[in-house]
Amino acid sequence: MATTTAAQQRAQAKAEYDAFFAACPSRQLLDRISDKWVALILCALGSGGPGADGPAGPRPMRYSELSRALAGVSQKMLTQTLRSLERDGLLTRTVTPTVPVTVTYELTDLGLSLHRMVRGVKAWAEAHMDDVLAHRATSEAAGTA
Amino acid sequence: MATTTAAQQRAQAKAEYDAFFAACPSRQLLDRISDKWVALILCALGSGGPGADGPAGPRPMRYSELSRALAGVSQKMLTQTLRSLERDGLLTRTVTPTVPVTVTYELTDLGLSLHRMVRGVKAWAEAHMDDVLAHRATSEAAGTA
DNA sequence: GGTTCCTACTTCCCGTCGGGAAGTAACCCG
DNA sequence: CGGGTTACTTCCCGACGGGAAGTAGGAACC
Repeated sequence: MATTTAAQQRAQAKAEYDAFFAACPSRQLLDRISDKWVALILCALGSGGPGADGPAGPRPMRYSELSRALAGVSQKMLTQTLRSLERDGLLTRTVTPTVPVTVTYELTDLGLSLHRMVRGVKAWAEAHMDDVLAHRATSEAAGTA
Repeated sequence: MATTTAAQQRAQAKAEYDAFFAACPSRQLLDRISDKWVALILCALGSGGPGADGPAGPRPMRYSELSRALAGVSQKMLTQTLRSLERDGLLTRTVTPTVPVTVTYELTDLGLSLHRMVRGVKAWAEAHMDDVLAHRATSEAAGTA
């Protein structure tokens, strides 16, 4: 019998995804999810909008609601980012033909699993803001000499 | 005695950093660390280069070593990203005046703490690559109709 | 029946950012 | 004095993102 089946080869290939290689698809994926707006969208959808990071669970949000939550995002970027996240299966887009059409976005299980990672990064940024600001101040002072 | 000391006020202010606000400094910090090259540099320095994600500990790396590890990075971007990470106190830059000058970069404790977060995101990208590719394939097939 | 309003985009223009490649500084070797 | 090494820096240009205005399609008001 062959020592490597197709399934085994696939499993091995899967284990070999390495974002350090430029040509690896996981590099492109990392590039896509390493994005300010992606992080904020995931955080918003994954924790029930801004101001409720902790216990509030994930919930679907409307386009306009996301637009408000992610202060400063352009409509173009929001639409574009949401579409690419939908394409990658991280969230679902649902159009409800109400009076003015309503579009809701909701994280999939896959998106939810990434949300857990990204939330950590956002929390880190907020938690260590002071450390970073302090270091910038000292290094600027040192450079001023 | 006053019910709020200066330390308490600072702790409260710290708790109020919220990357959902456009003007919050943590938004800029999130933007900076939500970057492909930042993630890869942190992963490289935090886990002893590519191909050794797990047990291999953090270690200092030279500029040329990083350049090789992060396949596809331009020298300009590498220098620029390293400088901004240094400025933010995430890593240290050490110039050794050897024959050809040697520059080594090493994560600080702050950088190491972020590395733990970012490593999770990189690992997620590599682990869920198949799911994403599969979803892209099906959504493309659906859109072809 | 015309105007206004609503949501969720799409399009256009333009400034900024990133990639590629070539040039630079300092220093040793032959 | 030319060649080679490391670690950048500079220049050019194409691609990306922000801002603002335009679009569709129906309801509601006058």
